[in-house]
Amino acid sequence: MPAVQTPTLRDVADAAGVHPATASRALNPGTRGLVNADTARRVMKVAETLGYRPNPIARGLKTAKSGTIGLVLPDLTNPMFPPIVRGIEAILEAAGYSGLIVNTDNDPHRERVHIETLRSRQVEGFIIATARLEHPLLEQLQREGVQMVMVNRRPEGLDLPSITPDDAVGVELSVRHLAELGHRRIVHLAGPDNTSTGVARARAFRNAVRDLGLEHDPALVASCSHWSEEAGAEALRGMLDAGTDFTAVVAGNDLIALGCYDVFAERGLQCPGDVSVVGFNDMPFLDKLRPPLTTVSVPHQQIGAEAARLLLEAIADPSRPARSVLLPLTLKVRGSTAPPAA
Amino acid sequence: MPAVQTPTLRDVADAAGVHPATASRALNPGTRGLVNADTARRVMKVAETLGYRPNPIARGLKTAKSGTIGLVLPDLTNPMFPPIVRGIEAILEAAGYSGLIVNTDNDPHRERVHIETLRSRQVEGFIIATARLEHPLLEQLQREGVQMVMVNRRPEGLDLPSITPDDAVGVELSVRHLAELGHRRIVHLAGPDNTSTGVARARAFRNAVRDLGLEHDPALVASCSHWSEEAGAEALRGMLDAGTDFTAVVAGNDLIALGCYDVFAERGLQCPGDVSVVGFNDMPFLDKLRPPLTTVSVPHQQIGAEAARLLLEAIADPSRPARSVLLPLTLKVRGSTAPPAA
DNA sequence: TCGGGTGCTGCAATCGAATGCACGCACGGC
DNA sequence: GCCGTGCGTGCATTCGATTGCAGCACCCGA
Repeated sequence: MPAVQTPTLRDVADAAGVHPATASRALNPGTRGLVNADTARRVMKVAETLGYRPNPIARGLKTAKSGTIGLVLPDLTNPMFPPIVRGIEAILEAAGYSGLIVNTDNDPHRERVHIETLRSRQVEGFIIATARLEHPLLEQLQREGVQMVMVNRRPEGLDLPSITPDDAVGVELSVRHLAELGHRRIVHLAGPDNTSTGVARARAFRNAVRDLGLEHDPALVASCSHWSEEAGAEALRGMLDAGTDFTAVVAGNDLIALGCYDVFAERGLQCPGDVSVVGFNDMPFLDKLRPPLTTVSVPHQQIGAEAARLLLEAIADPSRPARSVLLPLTLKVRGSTAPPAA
Repeated sequence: MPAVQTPTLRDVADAAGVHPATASRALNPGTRGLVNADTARRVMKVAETLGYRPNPIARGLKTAKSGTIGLVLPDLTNPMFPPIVRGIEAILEAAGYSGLIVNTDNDPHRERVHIETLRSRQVEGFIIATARLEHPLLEQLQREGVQMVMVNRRPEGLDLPSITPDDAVGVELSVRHLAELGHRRIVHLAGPDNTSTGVARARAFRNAVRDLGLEHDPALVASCSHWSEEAGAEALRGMLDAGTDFTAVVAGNDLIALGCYDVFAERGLQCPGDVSVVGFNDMPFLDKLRPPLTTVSVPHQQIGAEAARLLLEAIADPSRPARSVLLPLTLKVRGSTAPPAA
């Protein structure tokens, strides 16, 4: 059993012939100035050759910092999130932090429990992607001075830093694209109206329709109960069953748009011949669909990276005021949109 | 600044009128028997009302256990991994553990650095999904007594516990399905031949072809350089350019199959009219493709869960011998397979 | 020559929980 | 009535790194 114990600060200090305290100071860039330059060099060299790695647990105990961040997601298997996570981790990693991921499945109870657990693990802050409009838990955290950054969604009434796509611009790009193709009666299958994103996109839709002088008819807007294919399909079926007349659909997100594809197949509708569809998010493999889905492309990785940066800033200087970022979007025109049938 | 410090073991002990040591014992199921049942109850009640949460950092310092596991993945944005991760986290969570995820991008250097970092964070074990065939790093870890479980891939020559889909069965299901449809000349676009999965599936393909009495021609097998659409497309183009004659393709995985779709579009081939294709993995949204992809369905979440269970077992009892699990697979027949054109 | 810096290093306490050891007390047996 | 036994509890140390404070040596100016 060779099992070479990883060297501790003591070992380094002994090998360098100094006191552990001195070794500690020499090894930490912030305090290195306190020790003689030669000594510092010597300690660092010894640490290097011994392969010394500070034990973050011990350090965390004293400094009350864990070097970890909590990532609170609804569901990692939603293809929107992995790129965000990668963006986050890229930044955290460079700063010596790690991210702890939890999935809430949008269940407030699970969310509460998970956040509690993460707090007991001494995370230094949260990146949260689950904001419902009502969010007492977040308010409470904020009151307790917990650092957090919202991604992708934004709670109302709370002054929290957030990184979100510019929903209004995205929706407007979609509507304008359809209007330019000649569509006049456009449906919006909105996201759940208890999510900030759902409401924001629906509002943007109404504005765009008005600004572009298209027909605006409340019957052309429906809310889906979830951000899912099933909910999207259900909403579209309701619309068709009600006999609503339209030639294009702006879906709240890509999954809702995929639900529309299912309904088209059920009802024998051609896309884009009979109906055009635009999604939102540009999740992977949409170009492989038939037809390839026209959608709003969101820079997910960049969103994650910005969020991580913001959080690290906030941790470094908690007094700095909250800042929010809206990221610009682009429309990816593919095969699911075409001029309406004459 | 109310900022109520979270209570420590001391606070609980004081409030309960006992020594911290007693409180510690009362609160830990393992040592609870050492203290008077009444005292234990009282301490637990006090802990409850104070909202006491043991600080895992402090505990970890003393016990050299961190309650964390390292998850080493090639790339979280590969849709295969999120379900695995969820399966893992479900089990870890129940056991009070958390998972720390890192992405290696299949870069041995990044992998080494990440594993090093995770070790310094005192993870108690690893779940690793990046096994190349050659894997000196894993050997070294094993020698050092680090607990680990492989998922989805399996290194050769190392006696490590692993959870993998039963590749041989999956490939055989695919080949048999095609054979039953009447295909005789079937191509295999294998995964990279430096991955255990790539080799295993290729071997299974050759066996299945032999067992079913189909034509076996070395020209019908090609290895892709990566598990990606581009590599799949490239391999198929090579096959077509060489003038090889075939009516069906068994792809090493779904992405490779998607690459085939791209080539079909380029070359004006109909699927499944001219060529049938079978994928492997059943990643999300394949049913939305045109045609929907026939593929081998892999229980990813279950793979993750099993891996986590195995690792926790190994941590609890390191002397237990390594155990590996092959999970059964099923074929999801969709629209990309049909009898060959007469 | 002596006082006051200054620069560097060591000492010791600390973070929060776990744990080996020892002590105290009650009780039972003789 | 005394001693042994054992249960329950407290004391003190430990994990590894950080940090306030003290001390030492040396230098400079007065």
